[in-house]
Amino acid sequence: MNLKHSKQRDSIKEFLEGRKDHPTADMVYMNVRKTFPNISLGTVYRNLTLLADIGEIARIRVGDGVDHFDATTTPHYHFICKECGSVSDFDVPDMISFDEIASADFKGQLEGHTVYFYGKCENCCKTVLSS
Amino acid sequence: MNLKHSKQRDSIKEFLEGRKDHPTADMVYMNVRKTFPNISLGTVYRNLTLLADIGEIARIRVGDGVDHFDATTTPHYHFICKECGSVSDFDVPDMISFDEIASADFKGQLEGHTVYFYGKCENCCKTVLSS
DNA sequence: GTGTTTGCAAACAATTTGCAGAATT
DNA sequence: AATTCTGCAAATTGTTTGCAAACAC
Repeated sequence: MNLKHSKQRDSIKEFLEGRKDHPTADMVYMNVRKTFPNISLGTVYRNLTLLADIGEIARIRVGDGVDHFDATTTPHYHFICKECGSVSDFDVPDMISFDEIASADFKGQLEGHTVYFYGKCENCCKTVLSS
Repeated sequence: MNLKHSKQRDSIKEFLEGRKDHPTADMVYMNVRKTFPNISLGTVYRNLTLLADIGEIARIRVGDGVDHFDATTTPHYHFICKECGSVSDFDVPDMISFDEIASADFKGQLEGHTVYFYGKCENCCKTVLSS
């Protein structure tokens, strides 16, 4: 089960690295298709799953029913706009002790946590008067 | 768009209220079928969505691709076992100031947050030696 | 050459929806 | 009587998989 090189996979990872908006498989497909017009959605899914499995990218499940992907694998939090559905990074200072506080009297084994902040993003706040 | 009474809906809500394990639509279906053998999965989905929309139950998206439902609508956190997939309530003391700390210099509008703790549940920790 | 990766299409799983009839008000 | 709700089946959406050919090592 050794990895072999593939231009398609490179292109997918490269695309993700150039974005900070956590694209879905479909967005990746749409964009990588500009470079590889014949790439199939199946290949995109396979590679996203593969890259996520080996830890080169992160799969984030925001709760909108679609998987999003992120080239940044270091732990950080996300903000989801209820209006436009956009997913952005959300910086929270001093949140590291979270697990320790929480696991105080937990009888299982706590491995980590995921936090999603939600509300209305900066852009959607501006656009209140339109429509 | 006025609500009308329905035995099926009552039964669904009643079932949820008697559980603390956050069942999926399918689990609800399986169980409510004991009382209403002819109920359809579509009806279960429709009522779960309706109840969630009017705020009588909560839909929780754990990230396993299946929606879970909870009769407890007051905000609380959840723990997801990576081993068996079970979803349980997770009590964390003093976590209220979370949003305020976080929203310090956020330019959008923060409405709330969701936290999922994950790891191995008490039960799965015990069962290490079997298999 | 062996084994991985691809494109394509078919398969899948979870959920939603259209419709005619049944139930509630 | 008017309207909502139900059961059923078909449709949709997001994702996975089987296969033969193409590609990487």
